[in-house]
Amino acid sequence: MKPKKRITIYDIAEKLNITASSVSRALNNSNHVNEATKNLVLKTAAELNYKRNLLASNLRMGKTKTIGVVVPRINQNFFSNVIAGIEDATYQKGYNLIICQSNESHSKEVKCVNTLMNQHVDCIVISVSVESDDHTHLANVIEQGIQLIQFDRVAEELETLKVINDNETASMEAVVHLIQQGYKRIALLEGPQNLSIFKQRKTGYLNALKKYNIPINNELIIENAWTKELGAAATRKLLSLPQPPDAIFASTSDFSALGVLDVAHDMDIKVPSQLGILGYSNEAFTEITTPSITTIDQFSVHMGKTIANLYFEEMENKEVAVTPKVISIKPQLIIRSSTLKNK
Amino acid sequence: MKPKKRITIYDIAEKLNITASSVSRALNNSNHVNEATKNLVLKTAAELNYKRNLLASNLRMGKTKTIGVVVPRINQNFFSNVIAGIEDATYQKGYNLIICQSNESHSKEVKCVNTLMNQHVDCIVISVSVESDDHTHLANVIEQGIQLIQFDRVAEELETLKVINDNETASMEAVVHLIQQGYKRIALLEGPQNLSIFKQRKTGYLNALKKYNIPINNELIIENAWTKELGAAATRKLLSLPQPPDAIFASTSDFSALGVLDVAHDMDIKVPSQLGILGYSNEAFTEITTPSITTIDQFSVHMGKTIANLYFEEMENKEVAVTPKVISIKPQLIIRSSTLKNK
DNA sequence: TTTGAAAACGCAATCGATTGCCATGATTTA
DNA sequence: TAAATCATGGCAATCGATTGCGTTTTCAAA
Repeated sequence: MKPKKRITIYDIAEKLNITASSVSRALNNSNHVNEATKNLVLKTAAELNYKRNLLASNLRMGKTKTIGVVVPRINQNFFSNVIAGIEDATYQKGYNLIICQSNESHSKEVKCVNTLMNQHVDCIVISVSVESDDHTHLANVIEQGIQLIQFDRVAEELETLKVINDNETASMEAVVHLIQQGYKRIALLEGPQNLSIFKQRKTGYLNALKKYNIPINNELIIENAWTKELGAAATRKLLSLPQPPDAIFASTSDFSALGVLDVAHDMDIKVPSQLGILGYSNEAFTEITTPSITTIDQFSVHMGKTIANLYFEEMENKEVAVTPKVISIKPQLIIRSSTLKNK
Repeated sequence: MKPKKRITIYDIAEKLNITASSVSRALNNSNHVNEATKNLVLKTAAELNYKRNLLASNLRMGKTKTIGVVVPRINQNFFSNVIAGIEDATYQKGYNLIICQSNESHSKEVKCVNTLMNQHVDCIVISVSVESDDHTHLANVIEQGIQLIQFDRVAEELETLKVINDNETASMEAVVHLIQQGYKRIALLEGPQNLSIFKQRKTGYLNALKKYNIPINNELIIENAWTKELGAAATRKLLSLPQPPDAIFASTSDFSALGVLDVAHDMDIKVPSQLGILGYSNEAFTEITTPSITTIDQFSVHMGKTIANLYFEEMENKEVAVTPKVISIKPQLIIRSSTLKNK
């Protein structure tokens, strides 16, 4: 559209017969302008419907009050909640959010990060994609002097601020819960092990078994079962074993757990009496299934707020690189029907 | 952090002993530079890890290749899907997205819109909040020469591009489906009538009844039942009537329908034989409940893509205001167990 | 060898806002 | 009354990239 001449500080200056300098000072509430002129400027600015050109301002100031967020998928419950949390906290400070999704693709992730750097965002918040093994693009961010916060899925070797869940403990507690409910052969559906979150969840599982002296059975550990379909397939495989499991911990996601439940229904296997099911993420639907699914809540909105606050406390207007720091949020086991064997 | 001197075209120019003009032209692939120097510039730019400063470029060019999106809630399925669709389509064209949530508050919506205008986004895409009755802020957008696209919840009196669902037809088809299943007393849970989408859904309901000569009974129409809790409360009220309904169309959302289902479970009312339930939106969970819930799919991701394409076809680089236009996407009735009375 | 046109590139202004430095006039202090 | 201090506000440079216009260089045609 015609970019219709917008009102600038020069227009205001001209109208009041002063210079743009004074207008700028007045608008920025500097104390180097007369109170009277300040009011006059504010009044005319309002009258003319003046809007500060942030492009010009940001160029001059070297900061944009903008935070870039890169997530694998915007429309995945966990991520959209984190984003909502970030938005909520940053909005109050007058910051804007630019949001990109990597679609779990490494190359798109790199492009997103580059775009955000071009945009001169003050900080990049990222949860890396599954494909990501190479993290030079993130190292690049730091090198360019842009703040970086990683969350949930993090590149561990990079020394940055990180906000994560205590996956290991949560996972361990979950498995302990299963053991205490009397389940003996507990299977694990695990996610891509190049992502630390999935590695940690596996460690938690192993630790729980160790603690209770339960032998580890590799037959019961299925790799890469992190969608509903893969979860279902894994379940079919598991249940056809000579000695099938009596509980399945879908450590990857609730979607995977849902796949498990579907197969159990199909095969007429009773949940939780014959098979216990435990998911991860506390997706809304886990409360609604029959039976409802025991899962782990990650406090996603809170996580978003934590990320934002971390930026404001540690990074905003800081001249030096921040000291790396990891904030770990302890997830909570939400016990529902799908694991209550001895109720 | 220290804004660590970034490489500019001047640095490249200096290194090659040419002027910034030539560098700029080379980087923009202008044909007013020697092929040799062009290659030289590109090579050194890569070596020095040059990144164009979009702030400066945008300021000069007067456009930002950025689209602002305002939705009531980022983490609501429908909206996050629409956003994902928009992102997908705009990303390919090198555009960025700035996303805000109004939290259903009019004042925050106004602030969001103002921020986006300050940011000089090329286009604002909005779905208005429930509270919105006053639309001067949107009129303002147009007046400032910024493109505006409304979707889903639209201010009808404003002449803009609009992408909506054909709520009326969808709603009518849904009710017809109920009638054909043999339901006689069909109740309606309606949303705030200041939003046209809810008005249209009501009209669809009324039209269906009219078509089949079913008397309209105001007792069976409950206002403002658009959350799970309100849906549950409305259901309790409806089911305690002397002549309770035998079907409930939760035209506001699937959440509302879920509330209905909960109450039915509590009161030991059989779904679908004693009570039919029909929702709206095709939230993921509707497939999972017992029984699964009949609902209406809005093709949300597709809607997002449509919005983006509309921008590129009708608005990008256009000098004149676009002629208003409404694109209506026909939602689809997804028939599931909760309404299959005579199966 | 001269002329002309095209190719290549430099100069300087521009997009708006910000800010250090300086000038003016007013007010205060000696 | 003179000198010092302070409050205001103007001037001009700056942030990087872009581009119209003008100048220089190159090369071919006359």
